[in-house]
Amino acid sequence: MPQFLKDNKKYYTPVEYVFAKIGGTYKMPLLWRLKDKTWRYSELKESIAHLSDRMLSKNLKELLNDGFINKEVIPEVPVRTEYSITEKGMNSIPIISMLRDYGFELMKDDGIKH
Amino acid sequence: MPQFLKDNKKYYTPVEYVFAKIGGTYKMPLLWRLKDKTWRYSELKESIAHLSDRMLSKNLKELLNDGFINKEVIPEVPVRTEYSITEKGMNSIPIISMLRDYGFELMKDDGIKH
DNA sequence: CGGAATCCGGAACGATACTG
DNA sequence: CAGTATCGTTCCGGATTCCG
Repeated sequence: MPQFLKDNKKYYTPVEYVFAKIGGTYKMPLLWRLKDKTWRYSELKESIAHLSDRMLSKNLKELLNDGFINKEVIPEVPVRTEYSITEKGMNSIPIISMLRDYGFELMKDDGIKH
Repeated sequence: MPQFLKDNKKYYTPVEYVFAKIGGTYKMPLLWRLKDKTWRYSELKESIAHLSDRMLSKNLKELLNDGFINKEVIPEVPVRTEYSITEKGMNSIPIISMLRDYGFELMKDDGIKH
């Protein structure tokens, strides 16, 4: 008894829908970086050390298809690709910010220094 | 190059730490239900139709160990078990509330009715 | 330089049966 | 009533290779 369907996938709660769109390990870190300026593919790659090409391109593509980011290919040699955030993407920033703050709070409670 | 370790697990961002504590499919729905009143195990089970005993007990145990909820066993026959939210758990409610609101917003953008 | 395609392992998750 | 044990499956993400 699903509450709603979207693209042949069942969702039971709105929170679940948020996770489907900007959840996972890398999407929020990517959006967080893109909120201030445009980034090149290689810059994003270097800024998240443990991130593989597979996961980076996969996550960028999904964020692009879901309207959270823009992609601009500049036909230089070699080619340059710039990623930027959309208005829809910017709407997610306060959410991520709140989750970050709450994360720091939980870490502090658990005696984790950062 | 992990940013920090906790219980032999690597975390790279505070958001990741939040997901480790109250992420997954069921923890937020459980906390959301417990915010208003105490619930019995069987009541929680019935209120989330697609939730198995295995996942319910597993998630309740983790929330208990992490201090988000309380458990009280009332030695009647048959035994009754009451779950309630802690102050630490209540701190997560505004986060969940914001995620819910944002989820409804995303759903509306995507033409999903609820 | 900026990806895509394929393969694969482990953890998460589900279904079912059983128990104090 | 409130779980636990066991087994099977799914899926996320890593490693590797290749391409315009």
